[in-house]
Amino acid sequence: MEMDKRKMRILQAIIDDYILTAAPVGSRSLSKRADFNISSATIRNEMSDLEEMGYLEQPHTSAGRVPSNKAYRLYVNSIMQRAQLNETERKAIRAYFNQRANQVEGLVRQTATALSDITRYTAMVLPPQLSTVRIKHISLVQLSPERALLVLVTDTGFIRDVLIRLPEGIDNYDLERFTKRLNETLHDMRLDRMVVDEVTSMSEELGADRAFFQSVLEALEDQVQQNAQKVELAGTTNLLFHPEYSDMAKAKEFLVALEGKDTLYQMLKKASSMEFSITIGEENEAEELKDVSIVTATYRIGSQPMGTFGILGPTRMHYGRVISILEYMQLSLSEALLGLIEQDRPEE
Amino acid sequence: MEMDKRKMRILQAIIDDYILTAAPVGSRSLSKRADFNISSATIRNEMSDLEEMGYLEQPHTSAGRVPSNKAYRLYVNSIMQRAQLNETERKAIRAYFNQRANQVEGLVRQTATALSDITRYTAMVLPPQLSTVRIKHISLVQLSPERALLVLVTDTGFIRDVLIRLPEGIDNYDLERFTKRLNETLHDMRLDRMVVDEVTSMSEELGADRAFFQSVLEALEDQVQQNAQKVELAGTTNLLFHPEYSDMAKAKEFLVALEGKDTLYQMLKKASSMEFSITIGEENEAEELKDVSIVTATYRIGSQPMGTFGILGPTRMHYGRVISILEYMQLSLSEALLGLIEQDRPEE
DNA sequence: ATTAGCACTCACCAAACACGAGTGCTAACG
DNA sequence: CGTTAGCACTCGTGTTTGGTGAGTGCTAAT
Repeated sequence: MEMDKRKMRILQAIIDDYILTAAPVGSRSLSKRADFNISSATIRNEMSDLEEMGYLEQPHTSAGRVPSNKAYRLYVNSIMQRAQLNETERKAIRAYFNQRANQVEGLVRQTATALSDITRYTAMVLPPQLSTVRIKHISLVQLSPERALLVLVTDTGFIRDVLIRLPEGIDNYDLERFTKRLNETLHDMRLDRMVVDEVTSMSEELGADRAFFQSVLEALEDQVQQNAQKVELAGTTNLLFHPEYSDMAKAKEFLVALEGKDTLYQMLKKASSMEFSITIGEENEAEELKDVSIVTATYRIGSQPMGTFGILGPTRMHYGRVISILEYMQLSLSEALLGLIEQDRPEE
Repeated sequence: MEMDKRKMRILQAIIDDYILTAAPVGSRSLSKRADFNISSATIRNEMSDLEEMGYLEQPHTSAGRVPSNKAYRLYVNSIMQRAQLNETERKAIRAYFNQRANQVEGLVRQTATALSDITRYTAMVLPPQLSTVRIKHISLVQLSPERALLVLVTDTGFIRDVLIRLPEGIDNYDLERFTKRLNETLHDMRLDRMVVDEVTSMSEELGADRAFFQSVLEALEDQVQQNAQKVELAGTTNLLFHPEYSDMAKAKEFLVALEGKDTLYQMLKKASSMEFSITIGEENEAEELKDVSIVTATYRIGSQPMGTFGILGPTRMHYGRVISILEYMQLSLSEALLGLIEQDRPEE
């Protein structure tokens, strides 16, 4: 059986309708539409064909038809048109980024809430991955006799700071010496490789400072650890307002699935190799995500991918709109990140 | 009608039972309990008295009785005994604070997740309030030709940092000059009072540096603004797993109520004058919170109150347990905060 | 004062029923 | 041959009905 023009149109109409109302759509309601002048019987025949081809499903004998995952796939691949954002929507998105965030964490949170507020789905953001990043510069700021703030600038221009404890009776000269030493040793080091190799290789020549260096490196490692595998979620309860979750059982199931952030992390990690990705229902590898859809986008600074964000919603998702929003958000986030690191672009 | 010993015992039994099962409790189930040897009829008489006194309610004629808010109030005021935490629970709480958080924000988040995980209710934390805090010391760390990190230490020992943009062609000498100037002018200033008075009073003598100072003060003000009125929430979906929220309508109502973080902020703010507070159902001022209970505790550093945290759950709440948990959490959080600011205690 | 006994109430559940949206099939039509 | 009208059939949904049981209040006996 081949897919002709009319079948396509009918399928699209069904999907559009279903996305809007979440109710199975029947032949009559379609034939009544102004832009269709075929009878319901004809539509029934076509629908029966479409069902045979695997694009439609019937929840039960005498209900309307519901699009299958295959239909959604076809839809996003060829039928769907992007819903252009109007000025109001663009403004709304911009507004989230206007309150200047001062660190990456803030920006990531802003992105997540913006996404979830605007799409009304659940948003997830994978923060810029520290692992492959290199150390460009380190400063120590003494705050009191016994503690200092270690400020670290990465080659990508990000800043992290860590509170550290100073050994007793340290003076300005010592501090400068430490700073110099740290910079010499750690410059251009990858953050994830740092500790293991380095503390050993420099241990012999450090003498009395050794304990201190050790604790600094540990603090740094802690930072990297803590950053790893984090996924920022927002709008976890948004989905509950969609009719597919109107019974508590499904809803709980979904909420429990979200607890396992690791699954989401893996998912986003995998998606980070693609500019955009759309994963529909069963296409998801994780068992607990087999009846939701996930749309992601990867954000960059210049050409370098930084992280991935996306939204999670029912398979009956407003794909066109979501993609447009992600697209615009990708732009906004990249700009905001760039604003954060300003002129200090990586040289490569 | 007076409240005798036996009435009290019966009331307590009803409350305990109801807290556990969420089902109206009947006279027979009570009389069957081993430690009661009075007949169900007697209990019925007593219950009828208790109802007249306003401690019990009947959802409908032939259901059991349910404790009223007045009963809960009596319960927390005089009957309730604190459920001592066992070693396992203490350990569990400690564990959340063990992963060293490096800044206050991290600690606040840890507290919130710890609270919600352990109580299985919704947790809220009011971060340490910056407003009344004074500036002790400011450092500028140059990160690149055009930007610097401003590091601020408060009299309470907290640290905040803000990224700022430097004017063109600045050298080390300028930076030192700026730092000195900022410290002279802003030392001992209250963070919330800072901008308005200060920028004007110093504007005359600044000359060319004026624009820069202005932007620094703006960045600082931004920080204070952003910190204000934030409430960290965790476990918003926990409540959905309690039977009172098994129908979607109630659940949604509750979730929407949480959106209005401002209400929660006001609530916590008000509670911050008390060591502990328990607010039951209608006692809540905010309309949308009239059928939940809120238990809060204020955490301190030394004698100075820093902020408030608490949990939000059904009126049928395990008050004894919750209070014990909050108590222990208060201790843990205060310790953790102290660890963060270490030896640098406020002098007063 | 306590308790046994009893009639009464009412939420809850399941079975029965009507309703209606939607289908598939057949036969007629252009 | 594609299209359409007509019709019998299916099946989820909403409503009604009756039975069940937990629980009550009242009365009379202990």
